[in-house]
Amino acid sequence: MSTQRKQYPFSEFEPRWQQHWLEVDAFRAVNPGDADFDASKPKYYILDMFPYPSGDGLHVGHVEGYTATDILARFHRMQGFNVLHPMGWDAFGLPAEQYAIKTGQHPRVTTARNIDNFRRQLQAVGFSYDWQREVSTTDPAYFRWTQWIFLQLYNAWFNPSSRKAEPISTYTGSDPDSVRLAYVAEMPVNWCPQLGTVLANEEIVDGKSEVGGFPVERRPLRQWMLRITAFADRLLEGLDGLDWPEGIKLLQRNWIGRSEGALVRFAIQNSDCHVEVFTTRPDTLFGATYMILAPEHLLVASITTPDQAECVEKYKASVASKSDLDRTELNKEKSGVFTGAFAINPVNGNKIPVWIADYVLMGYGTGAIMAVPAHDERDYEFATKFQLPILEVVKNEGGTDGIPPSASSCFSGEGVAVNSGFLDGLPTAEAKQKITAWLEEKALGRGTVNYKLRDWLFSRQRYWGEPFPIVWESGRHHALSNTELPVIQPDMEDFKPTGTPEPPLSKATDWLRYSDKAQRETNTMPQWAGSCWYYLRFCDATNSNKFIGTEADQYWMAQSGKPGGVDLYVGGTEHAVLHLLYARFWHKALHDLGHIATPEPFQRLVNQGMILGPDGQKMSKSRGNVVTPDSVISEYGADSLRLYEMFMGPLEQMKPWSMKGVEGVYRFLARVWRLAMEENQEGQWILSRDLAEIPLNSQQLRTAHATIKKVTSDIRQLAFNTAISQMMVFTNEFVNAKPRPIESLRILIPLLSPFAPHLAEEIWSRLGFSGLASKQPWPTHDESLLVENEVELAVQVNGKVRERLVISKDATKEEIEKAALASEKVREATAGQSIVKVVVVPGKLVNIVAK
RNA sequence: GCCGGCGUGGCGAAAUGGCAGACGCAAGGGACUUAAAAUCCCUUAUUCCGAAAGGAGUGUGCGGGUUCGAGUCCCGCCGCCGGCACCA
Repeated sequence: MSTQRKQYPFSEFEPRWQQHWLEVDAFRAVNPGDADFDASKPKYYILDMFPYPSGDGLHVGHVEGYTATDILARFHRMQGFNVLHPMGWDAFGLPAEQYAIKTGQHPRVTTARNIDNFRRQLQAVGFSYDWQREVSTTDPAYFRWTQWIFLQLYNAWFNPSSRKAEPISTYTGSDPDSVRLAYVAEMPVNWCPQLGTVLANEEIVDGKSEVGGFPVERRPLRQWMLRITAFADRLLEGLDGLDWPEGIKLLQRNWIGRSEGALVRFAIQNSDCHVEVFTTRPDTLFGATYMILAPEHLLVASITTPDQAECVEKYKASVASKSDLDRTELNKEKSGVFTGAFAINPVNGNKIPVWIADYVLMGYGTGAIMAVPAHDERDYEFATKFQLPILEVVKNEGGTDGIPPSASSCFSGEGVAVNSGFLDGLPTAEAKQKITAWLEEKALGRGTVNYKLRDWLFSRQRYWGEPFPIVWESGRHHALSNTELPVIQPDMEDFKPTGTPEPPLSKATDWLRYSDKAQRETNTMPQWAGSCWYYLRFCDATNSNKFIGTEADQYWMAQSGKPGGVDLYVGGTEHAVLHLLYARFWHKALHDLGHIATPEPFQRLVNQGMILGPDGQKMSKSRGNVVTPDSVISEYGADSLRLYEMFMGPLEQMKPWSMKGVEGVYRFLARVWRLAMEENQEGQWILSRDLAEIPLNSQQLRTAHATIKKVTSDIRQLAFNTAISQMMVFTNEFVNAKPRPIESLRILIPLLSPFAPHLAEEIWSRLGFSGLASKQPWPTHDESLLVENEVELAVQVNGKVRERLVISKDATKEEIEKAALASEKVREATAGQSIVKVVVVPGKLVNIVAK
């Protein structure tokens, strides 16, 4: 193929137009206050998930989402919108640091190199980004504001009565450090003794280090945390106003994992201790026949009886040594030991044994449960194994689901309370209310809400990330002032781990020393930090006084009046939970504190599907099925790459790559080229001599206007594949027309321009039309040209097509019915039967029901 | 296990409850050419009847249902893909 003659000279004109667009700054987004700002234009903010600039370069998967947004950006510009379509780099991260450790090159150097490569590749696809707004999370001019936002969180708390983040100054309690949105806690980190380093969760596969496959331990370390849990309800409620795929909303809801229930206090027999449990089924309290604490629970040591001490210690040790892998994979079988202690069931005074078991997690609820084996699968399994009593307290009344009511197996659904004293006879929902009220009255418990969502562990023991704007003095943390930002990592030659859980920055002794008394924080922020707010920075990328100017925020984020500021956000599903949740959290906090106008960052979200290799497998180096954009561009051109990625199928769908498919769209583009151009004797491309200034005939007019209509509505629905099909239909219609109306190109080229912008510009300028094709107003269609005088209807008898009928478009239902019944074929098909009913759908078909 | 998503020709796919398979790929045939490439034209879901023109039937994972009419809506299965995974 590469030796073949090119069907149109894309390699000559594609780089030329890319250069031209850059030179004239063709896709600049205009901010309010700029000289050429036009307030009458509506704004449209369309955002890609910015890439991590890896050493491997751009992937065809990136190009898919980026092409979709590029088409929409170009389309909206042509429709008169002021379009913000920016690009940047999420450039902090592990690969750069690991590469630095291996080669001794500073991550700044390799990162800059990778960014240059990514930028070159993106420009070679012809994306219409406003490059003036390019940002990199690793740029001190950028991360100074990431650090500034961290300080906003540090200096704020969540006021439960206003349900908002507020300045810490409004907090009246005694210990502000206990309520800050950014706080310090002892939390377990992933420590790998063999590698002598702390690992990020992403570096752990199946409980072992990704590199080397060594076991990983959890080890407590002082960590920065962000209080995202305070926003759990707001993050949940905020989803309702967003135009996101329901599946993604559900994923976030499940991740937040809100559940309503009650806290119940159980006294421990012969002890001052009491244990609090969380349950979603307080109505089953009468059925609690034993209790379980997580092995790590603080009370375990104090309540364990001497004769049980040894086996409790043994069990705790065995649990502690279990890797994450063991915990998930080997825990199918229930295990646990008796502590020797008994608790008192507050509702009936029964003495119930207290066990420890690792199926109870310290991290959820209170780390302790009341076990109701008759109505909980796990408790049932445990009770059966250890022969603990099972008491039925909920009757499965209806039996509608086919499960027979039974006391010998577990029933976890809702029903009617039995064996439950004053709850007897109440349906589950009422029983819950009554028992909760009873507990509250007796001060034995209260209704409460629990979440699966944990606070965000925000520090990393890494070099290549944002340093915290924090210093430590006599064991206390202090925020640096805004004027001390940015805090830049020291230049180090040795990025290697310290061999202890201390971060690499602890080795930079000069940098570490802030003053005689104070030392800098040596942790850095996780990679998520920079991506939590980059969409705000794009609105006002060069502002050196604020992270985003008020006017820019008002215009780009708030003008549409919807909760979310970004009009469309496109990216892969891999960010469905974490990135999108973290960004929403920061956004809400910044909103509460009065820094930005909107309550949500992203109004509409679309996930592009993964592109698989030609073999239908996920693309990977080891499989050798990776297709690179560069190779496609050099053989078929950027327009073919763009067009193929959009023609493959629906954007959201997973689909395999096919080079033959690329050739198909390449042939289509060549046909478009030949609508305008032909080769002369010398083999040069000249304007086609078939072109003429003649009007379109009625058939051509109909096709042209149908194409305008379909392409326009398909782009709006992100149905790019069918928009392209329609342009193929158009081209097939005109390619053989001789003479060929020049007008056909005046219509087609603007429509094609968002998809294949280089070819569009080239043809447009060769035809001598003025301006850039990408700056033309979007064509509009005339509905009246679409209607045909005569329409063909299908005539069905009992749902089967028997005849076709050509009839005037204005024919009445009665006329159509009459004509259909008059048909010979219909008479044959209905012979010997009586006609029961005739359904006429004007413009479509007639269905005759006969018996 | 739980929660999502998806099952349509040889392949990628299309189809506001209204003629299933648009558009493209692949395949086959033809035109042009000394030849090849490129280009252009035709055929192409499947079974049966027919020499042919043409005709009849069957088809959207499987089984039911609603409807004049179902790829599309409802119920129950099967399969594939993705996410979560003892969350009390």
